[in-house]
Amino acid sequence: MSTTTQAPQSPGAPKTARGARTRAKILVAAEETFGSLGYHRAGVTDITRAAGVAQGTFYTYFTSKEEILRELVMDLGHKLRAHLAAQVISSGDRLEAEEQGLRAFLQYLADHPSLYRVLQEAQFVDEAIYQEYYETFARGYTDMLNAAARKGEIRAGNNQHRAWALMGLSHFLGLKYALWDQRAKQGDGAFDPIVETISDLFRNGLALNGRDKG
Amino acid sequence: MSTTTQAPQSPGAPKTARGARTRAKILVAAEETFGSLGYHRAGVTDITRAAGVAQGTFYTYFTSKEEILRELVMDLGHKLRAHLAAQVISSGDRLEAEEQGLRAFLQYLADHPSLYRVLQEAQFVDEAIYQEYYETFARGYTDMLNAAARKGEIRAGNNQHRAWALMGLSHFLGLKYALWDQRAKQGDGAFDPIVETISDLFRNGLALNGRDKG
DNA sequence: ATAAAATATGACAACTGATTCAGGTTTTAT
DNA sequence: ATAAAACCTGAATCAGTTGTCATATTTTAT
Repeated sequence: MSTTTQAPQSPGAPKTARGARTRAKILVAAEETFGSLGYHRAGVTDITRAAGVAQGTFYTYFTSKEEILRELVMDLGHKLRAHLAAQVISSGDRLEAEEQGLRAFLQYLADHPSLYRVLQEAQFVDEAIYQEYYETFARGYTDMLNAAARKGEIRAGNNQHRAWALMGLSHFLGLKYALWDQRAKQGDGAFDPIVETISDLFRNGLALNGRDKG
Repeated sequence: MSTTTQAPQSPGAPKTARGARTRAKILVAAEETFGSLGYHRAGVTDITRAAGVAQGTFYTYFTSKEEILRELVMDLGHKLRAHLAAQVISSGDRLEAEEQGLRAFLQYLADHPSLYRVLQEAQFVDEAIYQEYYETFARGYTDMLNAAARKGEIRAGNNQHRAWALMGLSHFLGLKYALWDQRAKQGDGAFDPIVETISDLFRNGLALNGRDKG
């Protein structure tokens, strides 16, 4: 849960070690508080209480409740991206990368449930940042699929459509199996059956063509 | 935009034609208001103003702002389900049904953008009803896939996982292409390229196997 | 050591928005 | 036609929030 943000241009960036520490504490507290109570139910009071500072301190580093949400969204986005990238480098081809990526995403969500809530709720507080989050993600995803298509690892096709479809697929599987169905969270291979199902979809489709069956 | 709800057990069900009319007006106004402003930004005042009644009238038929959201979610769910079912009956097999279903979903979302917003926002107001909405949907979906598997129309596999994956896929494609990218909304075949991409995924997978390429 | 700068405090002003209520109006039933 | 029931009204209440500010404390620089 370390918070890795550098360049806050807000009211005043902290100019002291203490200030930086306090700002970070507030950011972490906000993530936890938004995560458990939700953006609207969470008051600035709740955040500062969780951070162990006075209400007024909040406004030394953030101009508003909305601003801290924006910063959190970007922060969490970076962390997730970094995590996925790290988990996927070992993949041989795109199909393997998709499998490892899905597994890594599900695991990350199970470990950081706040990510989901903060991000999804941001949608209704500041739609632009939500759109940007996913458009950015989709752009990178599309590029990777295009590269894979060029290499002959996947079929030709509209990779932008595919990118959105794949993001949605991961999103809902995460919602259901990483967040709602509690069990999982434990064993390392908890999400394997899901990954296998999707892997089969990617490798063989859904149709029962002339080929072998699952 | 007709509102087809029958059994309100709320404070008092309307006992007069006038009452029923007023209640319906409020429900429609709430859908529009939540849809355009969002649940939190929309005040009861906004709803009653849109409905052309006094604030107090709201509480003659609904106990709270939250309750009307719940009713809207169920209402919209029923309507969407009915629409999809109607658009899919003509399908020969499951694969065709998936294609027509996706197309119908995208079209419905483009025509009724409030559905999306109300439903998604409900998640943070009353998570239970959101879960129930999707769990119900997933149950029906899974059953259909199981039936299709028995008939040999699709490969064997975990159809619950598939159901969630497919819901997510539709959801995100809808978000991106039916709601964010405005153009579309016009022509009847506006979503055909998307459906084709997904159809190819279902029929051939993503991998470039020995088979022909897209 | 000490003045200046940075941080922290927490009470409070200013406001928002949901819900209530006492009383007026319309509809229904006789 | 008229009393009772249903419905409607909107000002007032009430709970809760965000963001401000004058003051106190801590840190930094000399």
